[in-house]
Amino acid sequence: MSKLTIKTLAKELGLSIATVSKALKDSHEISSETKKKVLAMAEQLNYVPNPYASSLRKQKSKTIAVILPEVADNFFSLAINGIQAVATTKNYHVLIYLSHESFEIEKNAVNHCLSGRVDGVLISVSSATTTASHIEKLQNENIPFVFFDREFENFKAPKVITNDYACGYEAAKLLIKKGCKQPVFLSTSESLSICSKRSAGFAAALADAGLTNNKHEFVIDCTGTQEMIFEQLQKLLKKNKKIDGIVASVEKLAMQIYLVCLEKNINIPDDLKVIAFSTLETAPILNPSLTTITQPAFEIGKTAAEALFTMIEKKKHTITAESVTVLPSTLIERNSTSG
Amino acid sequence: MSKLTIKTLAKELGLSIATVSKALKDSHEISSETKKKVLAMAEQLNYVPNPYASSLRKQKSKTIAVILPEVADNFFSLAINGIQAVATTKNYHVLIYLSHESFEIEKNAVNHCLSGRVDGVLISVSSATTTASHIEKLQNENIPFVFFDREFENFKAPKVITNDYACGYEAAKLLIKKGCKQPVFLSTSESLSICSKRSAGFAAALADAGLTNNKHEFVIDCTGTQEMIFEQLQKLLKKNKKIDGIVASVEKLAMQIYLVCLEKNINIPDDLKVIAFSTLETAPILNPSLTTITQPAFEIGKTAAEALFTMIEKKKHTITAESVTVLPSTLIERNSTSG
DNA sequence: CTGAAAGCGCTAACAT
DNA sequence: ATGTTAGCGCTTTCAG
Repeated sequence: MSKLTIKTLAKELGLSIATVSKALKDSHEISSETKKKVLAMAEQLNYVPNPYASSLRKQKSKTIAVILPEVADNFFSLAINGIQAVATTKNYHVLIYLSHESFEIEKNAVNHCLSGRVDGVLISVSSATTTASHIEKLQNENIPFVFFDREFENFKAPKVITNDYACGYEAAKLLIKKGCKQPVFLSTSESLSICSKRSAGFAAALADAGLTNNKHEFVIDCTGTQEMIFEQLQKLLKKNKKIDGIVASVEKLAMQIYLVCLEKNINIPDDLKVIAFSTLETAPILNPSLTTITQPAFEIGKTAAEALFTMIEKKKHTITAESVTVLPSTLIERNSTSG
Repeated sequence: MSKLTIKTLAKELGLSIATVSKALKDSHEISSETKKKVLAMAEQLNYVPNPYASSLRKQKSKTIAVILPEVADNFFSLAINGIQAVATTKNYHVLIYLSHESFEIEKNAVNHCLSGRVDGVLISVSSATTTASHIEKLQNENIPFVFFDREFENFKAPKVITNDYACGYEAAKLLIKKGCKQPVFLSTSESLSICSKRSAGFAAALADAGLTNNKHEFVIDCTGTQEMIFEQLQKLLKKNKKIDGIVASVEKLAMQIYLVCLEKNINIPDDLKVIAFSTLETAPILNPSLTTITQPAFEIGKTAAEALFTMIEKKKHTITAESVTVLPSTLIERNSTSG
């Protein structure tokens, strides 16, 4: 155990603990001579201050929390990279909570953040989250927080998101341009802001092209484990053979579409054109290469973290219209939509 | 700010803070009646104890640190899932430090763990790490830690790893069986335990097959950014057209091999057979599907975390031979090695 | 069964 | 320029 406290350090130096404390933080009221001595001794004994004592005293933790559904997902892991990059700059620590798309777990994580454990929170909500009551608690406790990617519409709070509606629209437009007559949008959860906005854009493009009158369902919810998604897709494509285009609202759906097509001998792009919202690095080397709408994941994380730190530093958490930052995604055409 | 402390809670209830504190932790020396009252009031006021005060007092943090090179990597993100799964069970928090393959950053992260900030550390070292002096400090301070995946050979410490040597051997054997005459092993850093063990196995298989006498270099170091790796590979395959098989020691190398082949019109598997150490989900849908040696990433994380918690709980960190757990990887043949 | 009080290690007034 | 001291909020003897 780190028995080495500021007290022993002080005794060793023949100084008071106050002097040592001040010297360690380079206070102006300490002579540069003693500062040197203190620093040298601290170095020599490998003194590391107890962060909890300091946090307790200063009522701040130098720690932020990131609450997100999943880390084994390209988008989120890149976002974490962005967050870490700025946290490191600020000498902050990053606590990670994974909700695994469970509302209960997410609520729990948020609750942990209510105790002063963290100075701020970055959150991307789970697909099971339909109420913001837990997040309101953060607000009530005056704990700074920023949504990134998956947010609550109509919830006044700082957020960093992408242009989901426009991208949904563009995706549909591309499929239509490529000749699709019955494109469908694969959602994971319509309660998820990103999904509903993407599908709304998708639907609008279909309407604009006059493709909504044939009464086929063009927004389909697809949830569960990878296996469950696989089966749902299998059924869908079996039942409705007229589907000739798919937009996958999230990365993991794209995977399953490819697997189903592989098994069912459905040719992409001849029989079915595919576009995925995804930051998959392997998109260009898939069979066939996958057309993606690529979100600026790292940038989203970075920007959200920066916003959070201005809130933490300014200590005033005023929420203005400008608190919503939209970083656009880019549509990259590849072979899954060619022809 | 969470002004609600145990003190206000006690006042509200007309009890002493000691009683309240004990009631909250369900101490046997409190009547069940008062316990109920306390719990109810705590619930009602939404009381959340200050973790730093508690940590300071109890000298334990209910937090573990995970130090690893990267989170945007399938292996590591799955390992984190495994770690989180057990941390959640134990009601522990997880602090994540990313070294980004930098020794300096890693050292820094380890240093942060020396202050009592965490009760234990899980570490997978960076490729730039060649000395264990920072890790020895953990040992000196008696802070429990466990290596996972990337460890130090000859360093006595608990570790959870995979059967790297055997897999390197199997990979080479498969390539040879498939007719390769000049297979090469692509390393990222021979100072990395996983790489050196995998390449050693690889070399052994070549020797056993009598393929080492043709003097070609069969272990090649390939480091840097994705772009740099791409260029190195391009040069390699241009210079040495006899190379007919490659084992990628890590996931991101496989990506670049595919991209180079795509550009250079090199046919996999006809011109070049490829095997990758990888947990890539997209391996089956790549063009061509990729033969992988898949590590039990989730299990490795989980097992390492479990080992760490037994150390934390037992408070004796005895290092025995059994402290090294080997979880075998599995070779999955796909089209990148067919023919 | 309940309460008083000491103190975890540090910081920040407030002396000196 | 250095030192004294009072807590931060909690746990934990030890008394009652």
